[in-house]
Amino acid sequence: MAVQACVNSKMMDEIDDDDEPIVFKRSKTASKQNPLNSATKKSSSQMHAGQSGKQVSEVRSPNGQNSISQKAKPVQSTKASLVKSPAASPKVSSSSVKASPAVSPSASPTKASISSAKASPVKSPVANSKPSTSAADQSKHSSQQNTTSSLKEEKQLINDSEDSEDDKPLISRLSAGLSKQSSNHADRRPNTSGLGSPPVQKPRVKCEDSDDEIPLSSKFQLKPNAGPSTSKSHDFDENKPKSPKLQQNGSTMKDNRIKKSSTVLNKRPVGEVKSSSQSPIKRPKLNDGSSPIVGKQVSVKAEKKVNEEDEDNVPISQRMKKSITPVNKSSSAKQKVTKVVSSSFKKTSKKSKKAVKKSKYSKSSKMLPGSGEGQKWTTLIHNGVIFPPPYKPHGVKMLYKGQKVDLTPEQEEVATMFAVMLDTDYMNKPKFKENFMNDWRKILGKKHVIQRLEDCDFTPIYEWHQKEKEKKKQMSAEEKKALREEKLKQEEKYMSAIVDGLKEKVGNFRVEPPGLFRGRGEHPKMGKLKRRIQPRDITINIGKDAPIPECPIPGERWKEIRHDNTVTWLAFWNDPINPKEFKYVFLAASSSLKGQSDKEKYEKSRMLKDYIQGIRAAYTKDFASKDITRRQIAVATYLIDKLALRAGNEKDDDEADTVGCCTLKVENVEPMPPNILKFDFLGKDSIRYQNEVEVELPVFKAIQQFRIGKSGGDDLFDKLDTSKLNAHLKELMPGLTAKVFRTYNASITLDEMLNRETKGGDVTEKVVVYQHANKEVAIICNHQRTVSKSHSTQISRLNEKIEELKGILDGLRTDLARAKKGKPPLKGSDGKPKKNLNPEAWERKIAQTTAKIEKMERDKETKEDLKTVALGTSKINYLDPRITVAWCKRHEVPIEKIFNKSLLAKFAWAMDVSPSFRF
DNA sequence: GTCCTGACTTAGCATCCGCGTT
DNA sequence: AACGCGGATGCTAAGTCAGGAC
Repeated sequence: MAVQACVNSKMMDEIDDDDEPIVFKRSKTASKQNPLNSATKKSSSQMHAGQSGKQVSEVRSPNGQNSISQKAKPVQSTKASLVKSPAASPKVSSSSVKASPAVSPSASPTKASISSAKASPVKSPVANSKPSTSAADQSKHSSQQNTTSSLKEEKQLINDSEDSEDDKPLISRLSAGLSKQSSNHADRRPNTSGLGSPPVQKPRVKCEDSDDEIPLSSKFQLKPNAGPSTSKSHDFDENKPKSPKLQQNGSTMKDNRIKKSSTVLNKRPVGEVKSSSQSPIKRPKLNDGSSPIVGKQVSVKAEKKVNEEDEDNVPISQRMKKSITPVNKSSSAKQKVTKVVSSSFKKTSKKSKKAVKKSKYSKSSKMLPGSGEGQKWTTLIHNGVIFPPPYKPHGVKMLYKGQKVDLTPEQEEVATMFAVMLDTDYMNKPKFKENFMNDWRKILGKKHVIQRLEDCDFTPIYEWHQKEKEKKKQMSAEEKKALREEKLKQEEKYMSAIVDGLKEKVGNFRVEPPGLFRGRGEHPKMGKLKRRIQPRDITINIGKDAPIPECPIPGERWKEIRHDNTVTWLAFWNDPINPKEFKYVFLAASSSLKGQSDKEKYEKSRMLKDYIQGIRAAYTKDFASKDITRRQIAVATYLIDKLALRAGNEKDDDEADTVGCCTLKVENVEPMPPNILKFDFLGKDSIRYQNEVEVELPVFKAIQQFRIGKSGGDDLFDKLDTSKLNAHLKELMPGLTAKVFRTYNASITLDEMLNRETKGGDVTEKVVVYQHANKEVAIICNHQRTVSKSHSTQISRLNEKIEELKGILDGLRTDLARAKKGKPPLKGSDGKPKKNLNPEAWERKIAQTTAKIEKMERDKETKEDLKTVALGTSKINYLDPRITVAWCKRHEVPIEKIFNKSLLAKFAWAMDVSPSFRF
């Protein structure tokens, strides 16, 4: 093994010699120099902004602030990294070699024998968390629970509308509803998406529930060139005329934020959000057998409906506002029933599916050498992973009941993990402390003098740690550099892998060090001890002929060696906090493997553009379906499309109580007549989503009806889960899943805003336009960040400066007036006489100072505006980089103004896009 | 159809680092 | 040199979704 390792690292070293940025390696065209700098000049037809009828009522911020604005908030780099996943053990590869017999099923800190002593934020049990099944059923119980009376009313409403209208032609119903809506709320655009959405008024070709045999995907496909293999056509699509549809948007976020909720929001509020009751009980599986969800669907005729030009590509959120136009708007039918080979998308096996994924959407994504069915690589060489250094005891004694305590190194290590977190918010979380104490107690032993956390004083360790940090900070530049180099030397060989002969960066080659679990929100496992990972926990995946990495810890061996070329991970171990989940080591975001799938992701969402009209028409029709499952699917899809909600998988009880679309609870969506829905829930990462949205009347009524007979903690969509939803979506477009809508809406919003709002000016002004669009997307996706601790100081500092400048300005004006009268200037505040200037000179000074003040005001506004908005996440994950690259080329903006080094590397595949590219 | 597993993407926060200002 | 700040990078938690077993 040692020999092998030698060989191995030697190989790596040789390759290391090339100094070239690894990044652009497989990119045919990308050159080291930024191709964009010499941007192709091309006049861009700038579109004019109408109004961006969009409204995102944004939410959050730890301190309740809620703000937005533009200013570049930069971007984070992405690292492919370890990730967890459920499951016990990744599929066994036939060729796996047991390198070591040891398979210690992670001795994870077991079930906390938590005594209930401490107050812990346990989910409040919902009295009645069983979702009742049918509306009919529910009416029986209508007297229970808080929501009852309002629900009764709602039911009434529903009965009126739904039952009575069910038989009417959809169009008549909808248009009626809508016109009402429009007259009442013509200019009301509460949030993200503004108003009532258009699908409604799309002309319907036919509404029979008939053509079931036709794959839905083909029914919706409109454009002749759309389809699974459309990447090409998309690419050539670049020049197609852009429809004028966008022009009605243009209002700024600010203007639009009409309905911004007045509540001040907190990120991860403790217990103040209605997500809570989010029932402790796992949601029973649906299925009342009432209706097949996927089988028979959409009764929309295969022909695509018209109106192609108008709104299809407008994010629904934007379209909302224009809404309410006559149903018969153009009918320049561009119908075409291109039958999509949806079968080709059906997975026959995992492997073949992977293969499909590889090749299906992207024209230029070359197959990896040797890649066949599901194959991700042919040869794979790497050096495994690097472990954190063993614990070095510091010997600083903590106090228990005022007395110093002796701890073994192991006990001290865990005590130190806690001590260094003394200044974090976790100290205010009883659950954190409880979980910590339970795990620490196991290490202390039953008889240990330390029994109660309350009697512990960790400050000596905390202070020691602070001093260490300080020392590190105080080191000279040389010392720091030396240290860095030393580290680099140790890590170098782990930093890259050779995939099919090409050197690629590894994303996370460092094994996670032990620590206390920092779950987000009210995670039930926060504070638990994340034990140290050993080589015997780690499974390595590597090419058959590659040398097996040497185990860096003497006397230890890897758990297992695999040679599975259908996956991209290089190593994994079981997550000690949740042993059935894994932590993976992947290649970095800049690798071609990642780049390829990134590109495929965007190609897929571009494909949605060609289907979106049909999809919207279909779900609009189903808002009033008699089949409740279908109705729920329709409404859920609408919300996902309009609000960019996440799908919302089921969660276990040992995870934070957060929701997505399918898992929304009754209490998370409050209908406010006539047609406003008020959302309030904790989403991914326990980020609060709060929004008031005006929706189409049928949606509003459907939501009211879904709530009937349920209590707050019950599932709003009780007939639905993500697999049903996605199965349905796949019928509409090959490969379509809920998350594609997020990417689609994000990217199309960027594309449209950039093209609408770029109006010449210098580079700085154009960058501002970009940031504005970026911000809009971040708001749509609800990407938030906590307000920095120093935010308020920064603002007040700016205010002071502004005031000071204003004082100066006043003085200058006086001087000007005096100069005009031929008098000398007054003495300065320091008592010294000022230079005697002519009026023009004073005027120039005034202009300069005014400009300075204005700039500072702008900076302040921007800072305030973006304090809770995270721009980076969308840039990294949702915005097709080709939009940005093409825009930069068109407008001669150096790409570096928009993408940092990491993003340039990550998006190497997008750099050679034509300037005329449109999403 | 449901549950579970496995693999991968998406996410916010922490920390590092470099630069301009004092 | 110290300081403050913001951007870049690192870290790892928390999602999504496909596919297989039952």
